[in-house]
This record gives sequence, structure tokens and C-alpha cells, in this order.
Amino acid sequence: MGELAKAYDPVGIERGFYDWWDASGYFQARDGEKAFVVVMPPPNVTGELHIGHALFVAVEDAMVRWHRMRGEPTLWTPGADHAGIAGQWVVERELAAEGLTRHDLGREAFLARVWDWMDRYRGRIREQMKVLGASCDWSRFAFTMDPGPARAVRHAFKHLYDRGLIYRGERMISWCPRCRTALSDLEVAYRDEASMLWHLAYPVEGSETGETVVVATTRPETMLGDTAVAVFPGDERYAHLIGKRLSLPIMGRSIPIVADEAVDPAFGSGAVKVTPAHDPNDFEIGRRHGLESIIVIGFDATMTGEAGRFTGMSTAEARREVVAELSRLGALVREEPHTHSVGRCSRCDTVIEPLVSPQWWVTMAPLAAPAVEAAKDGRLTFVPDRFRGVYLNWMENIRDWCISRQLWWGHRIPVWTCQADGCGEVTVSVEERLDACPVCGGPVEQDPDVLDTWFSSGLWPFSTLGWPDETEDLARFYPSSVMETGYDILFFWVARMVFFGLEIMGEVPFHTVYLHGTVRDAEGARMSKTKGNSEDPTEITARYGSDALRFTLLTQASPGNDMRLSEQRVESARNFANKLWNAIRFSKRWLETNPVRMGMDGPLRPEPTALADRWVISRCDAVTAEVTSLMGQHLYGEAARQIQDFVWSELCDWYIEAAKVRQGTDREGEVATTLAYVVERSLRLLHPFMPFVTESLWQVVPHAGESVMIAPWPEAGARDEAAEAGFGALIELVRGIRNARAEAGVEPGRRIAADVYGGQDAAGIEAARAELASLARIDPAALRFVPERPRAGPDALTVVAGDAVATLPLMGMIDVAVETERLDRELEEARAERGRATAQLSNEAFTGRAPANVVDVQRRRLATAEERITVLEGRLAALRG
RNA sequence: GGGCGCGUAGCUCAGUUGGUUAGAGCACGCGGUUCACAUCCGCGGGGUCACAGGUUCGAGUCCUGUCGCGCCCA
Repeated sequence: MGELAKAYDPVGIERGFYDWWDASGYFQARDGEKAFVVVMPPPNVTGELHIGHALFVAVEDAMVRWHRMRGEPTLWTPGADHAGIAGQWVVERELAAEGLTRHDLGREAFLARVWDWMDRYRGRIREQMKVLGASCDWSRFAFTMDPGPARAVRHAFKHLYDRGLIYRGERMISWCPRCRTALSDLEVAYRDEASMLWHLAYPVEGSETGETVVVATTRPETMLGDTAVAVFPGDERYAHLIGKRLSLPIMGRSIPIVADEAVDPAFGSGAVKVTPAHDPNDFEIGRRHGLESIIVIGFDATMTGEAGRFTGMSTAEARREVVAELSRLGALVREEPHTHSVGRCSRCDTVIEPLVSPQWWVTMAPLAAPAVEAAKDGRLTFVPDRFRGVYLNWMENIRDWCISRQLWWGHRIPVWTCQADGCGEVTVSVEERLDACPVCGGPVEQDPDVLDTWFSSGLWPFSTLGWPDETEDLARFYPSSVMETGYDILFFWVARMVFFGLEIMGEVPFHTVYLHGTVRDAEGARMSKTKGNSEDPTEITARYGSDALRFTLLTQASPGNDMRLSEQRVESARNFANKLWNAIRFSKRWLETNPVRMGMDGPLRPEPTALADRWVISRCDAVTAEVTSLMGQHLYGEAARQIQDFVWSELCDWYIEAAKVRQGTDREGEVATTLAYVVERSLRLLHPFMPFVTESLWQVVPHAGESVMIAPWPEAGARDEAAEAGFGALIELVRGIRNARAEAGVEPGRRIAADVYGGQDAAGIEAARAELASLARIDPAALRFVPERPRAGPDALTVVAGDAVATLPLMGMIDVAVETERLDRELEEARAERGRATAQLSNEAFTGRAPANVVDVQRRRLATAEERITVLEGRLAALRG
């Protein structure tokens, strides 16, 4: 046993242990049945980790370490994600700084640059997770673009394609003009923005009265592509016009008036312009009525050649110019302020253009149905449970998933088309390359696009275990146990893993979905790199230690709720680690000079006779049981708080303080045995939350085994009710005396005399005579136990704690007025207490209906209050003389 | 428009199935060089549990409604 430094220094102790654990193979699943498996949500390799990642590490590592200590074969698989759009974007930004675009490099050279980036940051991310103490199995580290997961993507694609669940179709998509790619519905964020509503008048052809139809639009530039005006079928106002035609202003095009149920007759004039090429609803109307689709906005968000003299303008310019032109033509009826929902790219915030384009799609209905079923029949459970509803709502209203992306970085779509004249065979290949058309042997070309990143993410729970091969890992570790991730990717990730798992593996990929919230800064703002409020977790750990950061994240966060992280809080956690450190430092002295008997998994459970020893062991058992139960319910934060409370407020504040009276006596051995047992167990209980400091301290106290991380999780012994009551009474009495001393202004260092009547716990209190004297700063020679309630002269303080009473004679030191006032206050409180208890007990409905134990509590309350009142009244009478 | 969450001490938040006088950390006030710890110790002040109803012997906790904040979906 080496010397412990006076103060806890996290950086000094955290370095060594991680590599040792890893090298010792502790992170690998041991043999055995029923493995506990967590598949890590792989962080994006777009940069370094942020605090949100530290949260998932803290939570997942806590559950994993706990299960490991429980003796279960435990596996936590780490990984990293290539993050298609975001991954490509960070490298394009780097290129932009050099004045280059990806097109200057060409596809191959560009991808080489992206790989450079990925190799650099992947290593960095691994290092960060190690600093945080993540006990995952690095031998199974996987990157979504590795050959294995990439092969899984091709197999899954082919599987779905062959089952008719993937198709190519020309439909309305959400297009990001900046990213130059199609997006899925999930990647578009809608928000209300202030804009205008323009009312335009389209003249009816051949009308002698100059009749017009007024339509309202938030995007006047699209009118250039209008190919109809639609009204609600039963709308009286327009019944006479259905079938007639309008002349589209500016363009002079003749367009029909059609009747369609999709039109809301209550909105605006009840007539809507129809631009099938640039609006999802209009696209559908166009389909129903066989309307022409005229593309006036291109993939670069500028006006196309179909836009007449507006060709080449940006949409914003075109909007200004079109409105001006309409105004000149007298076609602009009015414009009014209007708030409407604008879709923006969730990656780059660019306004999304709804465009028609051929893309690859996944048919969702057949995949969603089993995924709905699994959540309904309980094969899939959610923590917190309310997310089941959120999940179901999404899954039950799901639409087909656009999976192709016009990017270079990602999994290339494994579809090859024969270029030979007249063949045109389309081949989906599970091989990385296809050299010739399997039908005609002609040259083939691969689809230039890549897949949505989340397609590969959805396969993660089995692609990381070796699928499509039937590996041992797959047999042993699929399905996993818990999917722990942020609620913000419930649909992106969790939902997709569920339907892919069910479709491809025939089983849910995990049984429990545990969702954490978002980490925000002290002001409640979402952390983001652009805002500059996203701190590098390793900077915080450098100052306070990983243990402190982890403990803070765990105790601050509750499942499914956002949390604010403040540095003060991390500091408090660091202080707790220091407290623990010093408690061990104190204990060590006793353990070095006294023998500790060891059992199979640690110091033997002592059977002490001293009240304090019995008490702390019973409290240790209580907290062991409580923490174990909380962990089982996924209440990790509450569990951590409970142990902290025990260590600080019970073990340190009371047990260790009480134990000091035995220092240097022939009773040191009892304390040492008790401390050895309680301290070693406390370290085990705390290990899942603070792995580093607990390991470093566990190594210097008597223990069995190599490492606390593979030590068995403690089992709670039977409670010692008598000891808890007895020592509890002692604590109450000491508190009462300290309080009275403080209020009466007795110097803190002064040892005073006391007459103590112990009440029903007299035996215990009297046995703890030395402890009482020490904790309450009573002169041991002047401490007398008396058989009945002591009566004191005016020169004494009176303390009533439960049914125990102490009088503290303080010759000439008592300010009678102050003491009278203090006792008056207490009396008032006791009377209020009696009042409350009496009210309860005189209520027949209460005594009749409440459970007996609850009524008993009230009876005891009343009795205690009455005794208290008697003592206080007597004392006050004496003081007033 | 539909759904969900939150609203508890000055601040940040716990409060697991309804049951004594609602807790913690930080902040605040007073006092402390007790040989584990000033990253500490002792004592203290501070709450109409957003609001209004209801259920119940009993509500921070369950139900209904209102207000405020946030999020998700359309």
C-alpha cells in the first residue's frame, strides 16, 4: 500500500488504469450464457466529441460496468459513423479554404481526402472515449465504411430489392441546393417564418366581363411553372368555371381550371395555383388530372430556361422581379404579411426546394407493420415509456423513404446498369465491383449516387457482429440488450434499426430503448460548434477528471429529459471524489496497523458489537439494496446520488467521526474491520459511475481480485434495525446539542458538561458514551447519564431530541432571554406538531381507512410531541422562575 | 392542427408505487487551524411544489381545465 497524496488529483490517477484494464482483457465479454450487450451509437467522424457524447459514454458505461460486475458476460461494441452529408461537408469546407471544390479533385481524389480526414478523427474520437473511461471492446471497433459494414449494406440492399421493397421512382423530393442532394423527410426541419402572401389574378379566357380567378401564394416565382388552377369540387363560387381555362399572366400560357378535393375552400379565395413540378400537393393534383409538369427552378435553385426572361435568376431575385412584373400587368391584387412554414436543410439550413427527381426508395408499409407490432406486444420497451407513443405515431404514419443521395461520400448504391444497346439490364450486386452485364456480357455502369447514411446505421446492430456471415458473435450477441441513445435520433436510428432488424434478422435488435436528453449549456442553449458553446469534454476532464464529469452528467440527467451542464456542478462532483479519496486515506491508516480478515470476494463481513459499527454496516446494506434496485430500473442518476449521500453524509460525517474516539485504544481492530468492509463495498458500488478513482483507491485497500471493475457487485445483508434506531437517536441528540450550543453562542472548542437522559434508546446512547462526548464536544468526565429526565437550574441549556433529553449546565454563560426565546420557538413547533397529529387522529375517516402502520406513525408523532411539550413547558417555567 | 415534456428554494435540479414538518448541490448568513479532507467541518435563513377545480381519510405525486416555456409530428 503506497501513500495517498493529501488531495485528489484526477489527472494523475486516471492515466494509468485505462490501458491496463484494456490490456487485461476486461473489456471483452467473458464466456457464459445470457450476455448483456450494448451497441454503441457510433459518433459521427466530423470532428471531435462534444459533451453530448460524454453523456452517452457515462450512461452506457455505467450500465455496462454494472452488468459486468454482476457476473454477466458483457459486451459493449464501439464504432464510428461516416456521416454522409456532414462528412462530405467538413472536407468540402477544408477544400474551400484552399480555393478548391470537390469537382476540381474529381471523385477518386476527393474520396482520398475524405478518408484522410476520417482516419485522423477516428483515432482522435477513440482517444477521447478512452479518456472518458468507456469500457468497450476495442477489438470489435467498427466504422460504417469498413469493408464488413459496407458489405452488409450491399447485402441488405439486395435483400430488400429482391423482396420488392426497394424501387426507383420519379417523385417529389426535398432537395438541398447547397448540399446538391435529395434528403429524406427527416432531414428537413420546418419552421414558421414571416413572409408575404401574394394574391394574383388570372384572367378567364374568353370572358366578356373580364372575369378573373384570384389565387394566393407564398412563392410567386413558381407561378411561371403553373399548369392549372384548382378549386374544391363543391365550391359554388367556381362551379361555373370548372372546365374553362385561364391565361397565365406573364407567360401567356393557357391553363385549365380543375376541381380537386385537396383544395381547402376556406383558405384564401378558395382557388389555388397548381405548380406540379415544385410543390408536393400540386404534384399530386397534377398526377390526378394529368397536368403538365414544367420545371422552372433547377437543382442549383436558379430559374431554368423555362422561366422566360427570369432564366438564370436566383429564386429570391425571381420572386422580386415576378412580383414587380405582375404588379405592372395589374395581376397583383394585393400582398399581405403572412407566416408560413419553411423547410430547411437540417445540416446546412439552406431553404429546401421541392423538386421532382428520380430516386431510390424503400417501401415502408410492410417494414413498419412488424415494427409497430414489436412495440405493442412488449418485445420492445422504452425508457421512459412515453417514447413508445412517439415511436408508434411515427411508425404508423410512415411514408416511403428516399435513400439515394447525390453525394460522393458514402456507400455507393450497388446497382449496375448495362450500357449495351438494347440490353439495359439492371443488376444489384453484393460484390463491390461488377465487370460485365451478367445477361449480355456488355459494359456496365454503377449508379453514381450513394445511400442515406442512416441506411447503414439501421443495420448496425448486426453488421457490427459480422452479418451477413453467420458468425459466432452474431449467434451469441444478437439481439442486444439495451439501445441507449438520444431521443433526437429515435426515428433516424432506433426506428430504422428495429424494422431492419425484424426484416433481416427476424428479431428485434434490442429489447430496451433507453433515451437520454440533450445536454445544454448553463443558459439552456443547445450546444453547437457554430455557436462556440460546445466544450470539448477532454478539456473539462483535464481540469476536474473524467470521474467528475461522468458523475455530473449521470446525476444531472434523468431519462428523456434535457439537462444543463454547469461547471460548478462538475466542481462539486470533483469535490465528492476528493471526499472519497480522503475517506480512504483516513481508513488506510487503520487498515495498515490492524489485521483485516479476508474472504473470497473482499474483507469478511464483520459482526461487531459497537453501535456505530453495527449502524454503518446496516446503512451500507440499505444503500446497497436501494442502489441495486434503482440500477435495475435504469435510474442511474438516483442510484449515484444515493451512494454519494451514504458515503458523504453517513460514512464520513458520522461513522468516521464517531470512530475517531477509538483511535489509539485496544478497540481499533473493530473499527478497522468495519471500515475495511464498508469502504471496499462503497468503492464497488461507486465503480460504475466513477471508474478511475474507485479503481485507484480499491487497489490500496484490502480487496480480493485484480480489479474493482471485475469484482462482484455487492449483495445486501440483513438490516440491523436496532442499531439504526439507536445510532439514529444518538445523531439526533448530537445535532440537538450542537444546535443549542451554536444558538447560545458557546465557543465551538469548549468542552461542556451534560446530563443525558437517553429515553427508549438509552442503552445504545450510553454504550456510545465516548462518541457522544466527542461529537457533541462534551467533557467526558462531566458527562452523566441519568435515569430520568434531568431537571436543570436556570444556568443550563435544555435539548430535547426525540424522547431523549440533555441538559447542559453552563455556569454564568447562559443568556436567559436567548435561551427562553429558543425554547419558546421549539415549544411552538412542538405544539403545531401536536395539533397536526391530533387533527389527523381525531378524523375518524383517517383512523378508519388509512393503513394501520400509517395511523401508528401519527400516534407516535403525537406521543413524541406531547413529551416534548411537557419537557419544554417545564423548562420554560423554571427559566421564568 | 395533433401529440409530448417541463413549470418545486436566489440558480441548477432530485423527488421511484399518493402517507410524518418537500430534499440536494451551488449561492447566501454566522462560526470554525478537532492530527482524512478549507476540493473541508458545524449551525442557520430560504419553498402558496405555475394557477383553478376535482378524486381521496390524505395530493408535489392521480384526474380535468387555464396560463407560460420548450420539443416532436403534420
